[in-house]
Amino acid sequence: MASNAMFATVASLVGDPARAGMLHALMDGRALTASELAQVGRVTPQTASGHLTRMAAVGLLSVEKQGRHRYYRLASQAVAQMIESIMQVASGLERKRPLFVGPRDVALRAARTCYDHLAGRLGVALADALVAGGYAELASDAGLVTDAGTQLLHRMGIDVDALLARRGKRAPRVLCRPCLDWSERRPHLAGAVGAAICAHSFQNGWIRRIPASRAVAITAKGQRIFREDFGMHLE
Amino acid sequence: MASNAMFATVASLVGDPARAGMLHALMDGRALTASELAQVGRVTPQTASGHLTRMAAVGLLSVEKQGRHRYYRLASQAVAQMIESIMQVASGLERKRPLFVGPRDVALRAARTCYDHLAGRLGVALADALVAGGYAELASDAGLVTDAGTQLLHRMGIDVDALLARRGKRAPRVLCRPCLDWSERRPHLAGAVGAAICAHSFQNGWIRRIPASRAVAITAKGQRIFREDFGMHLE
DNA sequence: GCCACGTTACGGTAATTACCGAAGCATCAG
DNA sequence: CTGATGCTTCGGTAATTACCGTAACGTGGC
Repeated sequence: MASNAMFATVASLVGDPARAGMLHALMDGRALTASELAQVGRVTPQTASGHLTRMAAVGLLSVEKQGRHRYYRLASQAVAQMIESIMQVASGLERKRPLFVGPRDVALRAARTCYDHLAGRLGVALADALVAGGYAELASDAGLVTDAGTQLLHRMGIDVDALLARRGKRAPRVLCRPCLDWSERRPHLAGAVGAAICAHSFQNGWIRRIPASRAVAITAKGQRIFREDFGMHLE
Repeated sequence: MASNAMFATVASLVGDPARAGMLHALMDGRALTASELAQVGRVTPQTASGHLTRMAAVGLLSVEKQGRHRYYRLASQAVAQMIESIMQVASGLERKRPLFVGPRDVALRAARTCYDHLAGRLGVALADALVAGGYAELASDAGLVTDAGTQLLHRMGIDVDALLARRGKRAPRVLCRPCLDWSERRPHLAGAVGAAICAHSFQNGWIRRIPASRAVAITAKGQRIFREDFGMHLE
């Protein structure tokens, strides 16, 4: 394996606390400026710039110049999935701390985005409701959307057939990916279907971002739709 | 997120070249002794001991004393999946090297284990054959085994219902996980079903391990079964 | 043109940490 | 018991690297 060197390089890049913080912040799928990332990484802009340059150089991040700002984002879904799997391991090993829950965490645990799909109690509740309603089946390995689920999504305005066609996939039954929620420790919906639902929820004003955070807020309209149409139980 | 510290800790542990090599070697799912791991990590036993102790302390590895040997193995499937996802990113970023293929690589690329399932050309061919025969469906997100596939596996001696019951899962249709092969860059079969097929293949002498390697060899019996029963094309 | 701002490049410093040699424990063979 | 093997602990050394201060560069606003 010639890839051993690159393997270690990638992991060691992720392994620095400042960079880890930046990557963590980018997990909501948005692009952030170098200054913003410096802040979340708790380092000065100079230091952050070096980190960002290195990560972009190896291809973990992609850059987009816009005026005098530079927007950095995760380079690919694969990177997001990698970070997610590391978080998975890390949170699994963290059984000891009193696990202090700060006020910022409260909003995050309630509802947030995970790269391109919904997570937190909202994400888990959505997955639970779809499973309970016979719209989806989820195992630890994989998941799928049933015919009833396809119809439900279609009624909501999400055309899964078009979705799959656009992705060039040929999946007779609509497959989706389960993703273990680090705060709820239960699976939520990821993959193409999860991303579509999340995007649709933003577009239709069911949810909106809470500024300067990965957390999202559920609008009144969203409350109603999630409850009545999806059959979700939101406390 | 209180887990940020542990996140960076885990990643930085994986990020050291010596430790990365060891983890890489453990990806076949077997347990190796400290000396063997020192060898693959290209460090002296003292150094390796330190690395192994640290990785075991945070829970990446589990240890098993046996006489005067100490067998280390990956602590969980989550760890294996994390390493896999990092390999995925690393190999994706490695588009530049002449990608030298050594003699050892040849065997690895032909057939190997990936923690608990089959990979390499063998793994990909198996996945292809199952898909082509209508026994399975695979997308990038997820996969599933069809009823025909369940019956096929049952004929081969793999009871997927019992398999799922043992794992405490309730998946009406048998779901499985696709796993992008780093050498073939196409998906092969992972998850519970993939692990079961792999274990069954060893037990029934269809394949056997090539000593001191993650590579596996296909026996004559295996050749026949893979070709005739699974409809695989092995060159 | 000028200044403000975001970002990057360059220097030196400080801290971390991987590494090995030597020595100490445990286990097994004789 | 004695010697050999596998592994770990302990020191000291060397290399890496994160960090920031200072300074320079580019862009946008005036």
